[in-house]
Amino acid sequence: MVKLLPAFYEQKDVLKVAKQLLGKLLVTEIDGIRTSGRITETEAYEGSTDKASHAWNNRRTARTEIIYASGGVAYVYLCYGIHHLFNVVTNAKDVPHAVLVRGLEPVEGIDHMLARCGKKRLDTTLSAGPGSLSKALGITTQLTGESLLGNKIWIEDAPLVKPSDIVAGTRVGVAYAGDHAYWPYRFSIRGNKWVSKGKGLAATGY
DNA sequence: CCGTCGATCTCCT
DNA sequence: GGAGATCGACGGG
Repeated sequence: MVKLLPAFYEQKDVLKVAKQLLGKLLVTEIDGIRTSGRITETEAYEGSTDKASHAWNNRRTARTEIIYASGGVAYVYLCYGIHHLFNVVTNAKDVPHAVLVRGLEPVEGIDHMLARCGKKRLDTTLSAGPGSLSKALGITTQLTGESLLGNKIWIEDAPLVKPSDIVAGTRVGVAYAGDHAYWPYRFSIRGNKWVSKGKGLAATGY
């Protein structure tokens, strides 16, 4: 019921925010339709010092400019020309940190979510995976730059997931980032079936 | 169950 | 021109 506030999003430690977002309720209200789900999986992107981040080396483009905003806005971008991926912008203005939401357990408006995805049965393909959950919640690039304190998309508070129930791993699909691809910046709720099937890189002995 | 492939936008070379 | 923070369809085992 209570929306997360700027103080939450403006925290300096993006890893902490990524872990604290687990269990929270991501809500959209698009064209009068409210849909929501519990966040089950996140990935932290640590801005200018993270080769996997779109803002690596302080790179700025029209698309990524919004990552440099103060925490508490949406960064939605088109991946592979098809999928809309939703990120939470964090930290202070000009510190381009963000958290990618990769998995969601459906809570409200499940019939509407199924309709948006052209599905008849509820299963994990509805919202386990960053592209899938965006489609289910009606999130598109039109929402990029949208405040998370507004009335289109926001996140509601919920109890923290216990550290012992959080699984850390490597991020998915970022092999191009070299050694940074091995950073344990992916977090999920232990044993939750609404976590994406994507596999990070195997840990190495380095 | 698994591997392959196409979709087709943004950014980089 | 090529690759990417992905997904679903399709074919083979």
